[in-house]
Amino acid sequence: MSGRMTQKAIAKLAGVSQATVSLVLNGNADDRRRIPEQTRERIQKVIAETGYVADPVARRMVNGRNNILGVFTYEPAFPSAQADFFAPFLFGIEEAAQETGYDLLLMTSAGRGADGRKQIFSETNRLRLADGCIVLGRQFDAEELAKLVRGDFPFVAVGRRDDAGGPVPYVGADYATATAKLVEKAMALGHVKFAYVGPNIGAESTVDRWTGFKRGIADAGELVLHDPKVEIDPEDFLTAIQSLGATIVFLTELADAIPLKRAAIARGMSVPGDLSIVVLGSHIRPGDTVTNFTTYAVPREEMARKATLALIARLEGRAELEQTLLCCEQVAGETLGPIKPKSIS
Amino acid sequence: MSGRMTQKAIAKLAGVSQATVSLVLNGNADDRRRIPEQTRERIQKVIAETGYVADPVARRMVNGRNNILGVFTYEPAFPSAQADFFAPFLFGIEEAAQETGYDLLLMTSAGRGADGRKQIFSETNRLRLADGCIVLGRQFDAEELAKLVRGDFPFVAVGRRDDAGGPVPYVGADYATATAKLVEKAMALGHVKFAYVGPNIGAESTVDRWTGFKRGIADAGELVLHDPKVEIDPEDFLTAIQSLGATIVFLTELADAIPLKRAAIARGMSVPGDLSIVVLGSHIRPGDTVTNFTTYAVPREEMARKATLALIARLEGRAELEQTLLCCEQVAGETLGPIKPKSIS
DNA sequence: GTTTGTCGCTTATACGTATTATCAGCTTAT
DNA sequence: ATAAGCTGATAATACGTATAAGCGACAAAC
Repeated sequence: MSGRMTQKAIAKLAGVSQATVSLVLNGNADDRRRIPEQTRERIQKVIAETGYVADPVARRMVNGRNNILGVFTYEPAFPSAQADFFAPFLFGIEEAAQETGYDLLLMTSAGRGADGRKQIFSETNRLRLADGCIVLGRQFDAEELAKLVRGDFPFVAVGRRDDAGGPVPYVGADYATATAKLVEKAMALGHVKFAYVGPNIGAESTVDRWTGFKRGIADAGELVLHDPKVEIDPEDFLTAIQSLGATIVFLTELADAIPLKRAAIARGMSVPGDLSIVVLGSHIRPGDTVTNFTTYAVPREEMARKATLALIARLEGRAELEQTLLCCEQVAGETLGPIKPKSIS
Repeated sequence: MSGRMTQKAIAKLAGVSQATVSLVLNGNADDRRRIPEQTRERIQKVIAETGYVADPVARRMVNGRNNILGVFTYEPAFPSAQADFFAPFLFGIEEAAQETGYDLLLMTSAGRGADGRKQIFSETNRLRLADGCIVLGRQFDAEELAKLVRGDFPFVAVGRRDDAGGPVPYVGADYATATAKLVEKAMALGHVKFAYVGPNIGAESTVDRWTGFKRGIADAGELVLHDPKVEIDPEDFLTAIQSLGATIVFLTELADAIPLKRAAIARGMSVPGDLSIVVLGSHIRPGDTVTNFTTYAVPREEMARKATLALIARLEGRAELEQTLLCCEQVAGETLGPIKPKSIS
């Protein structure tokens, strides 16, 4: 029992060759039929007694597969600040992996580049232990993504990604449509003058929100103020939109919406009576805030689940590169209301 | 560029042998000095151009190490019901792994035994891909644990575990002391007649709570009612303790404490005026409930962190088998108060 | 009595890397 | 002149498994 059990050791104990042990364990029906009951039982008995389990590493060397999915996150996945963002993704991945019999390799250690960011391609990269990988993160490295696209290592991104020298396989959320729908809802309630808080360039999800917003207001709406910052000064901002006559604010960050609403109420305004506030699917856990903001729910768990299944389908040759956008469910909330006739005056 | 890059391919491109490529990459100072600058540069150039990265599988075959820690949970780690239980552990593990340059292999798929439970030792077990493993779960399989102890695969349990044919390495929480402290606090406030809800056999943490409780009341307290069930009927239970004169209830489950308190208040009792309620470190996220129950905080993240570091120390030969208990911080809460003199009459 | 076939295995090889041993060609010491 | 040493590599091997190819013994077919 000293040292690790190998097929060779089993073979010696059972008085056969290593190959025979392997055949008993993995041979196809034909092979197995050629080994008589007696021998097979003798070998099985030794295996049971020693508790031998095939070394997955050696196995992987031979057949090139081992039912492991790599999970790479561009930001550390767990530290509490990020946890609420990543957790639903991980849940979805885990669920899909469990159903399909895959294990997960979390690349927590990944090497860092000159800029201090985690990077997929580094010297100590253990990604290739996995059969394929799922890539997550707010901000991807364009060059690395291009390298992945060029290479032959199967992967799927969670979240829509622009082409990177070729189409990127992904399962994302349809921010654009969800945002456009909110705009339409607002316009149906009489809103015309919109304010928008949040960047309109950068990550794809950011751009998609903006795109949907622009599409929504194209016909009859008007963007009177756009602040591309995050962490706005609520007081200054309120003053600005009041003077510009905006009746509704769209924000990409919940973190901006909360103080904004507080400041508005402090000024004696009612929400949504005097000002409607809409959050664009920021990552909110139900019950996190006192206010139920009008927004849409990004189906993060489902995205990750579908992405994982898509990757597996590809690994098993059952599907080609896939690009999917999932619908975001509208959350009515209590911060979007009809425009007040008098506030127009 | 077709197929995977190997050292052999690099060697061909650079006009050298595979061994030379390997030497350039990993050779010690002596070896490397024997390869002239020119050749080394030529090889490095090819490596850079092709983006070659050594196959961690093959590497592992040779040197038997690959900086991966297995994580095995006896219950599925993510499905929402379990998520709040496991998440802090995973956070702690991830944090420690990241600091030390290890990746994590989540054994989500692990085979199931005849009883449907996940099991470490199964045919498809990929644990050995890792250098060692961390074992988590409410209820361990005694036989598997014994097998682990017997075997030569390094592991650490999160949570105290009884001997299993030998000492089990663990980092756990000191439930006994924390519980005893709560009892002392209660007795200092005049409580004498205690009720206890929750099992006193089974998992180690359960036993430890009970042990601490018994130790606490040994001197001057009296256990007037013990209900080993979970999911008690609050009405029946309240009636029972009122007739028996208990002034305080210890519960192992938050899920039992909430309806109990509600029922008590519905009967016109005040908590903790007429009845004190103490929860024994159930897994509670601050803010999960309206009531701040008196309890103690199980340092789950820290347990997992320490367990991970202990495992790594063992892997790297820097430490021996370790058994550590961490203190639980007392949470004052608002459901433990002094006994009412009149309620004694 | 030679061929053909089947049974029950074993031998050999491949996977990609790390590492040790070896080797040819040349230089220096004796 | 010959041994010894150095330089710059290469060949060989091991890791544990899967699998194709092979092989001796015996039986059945022609």
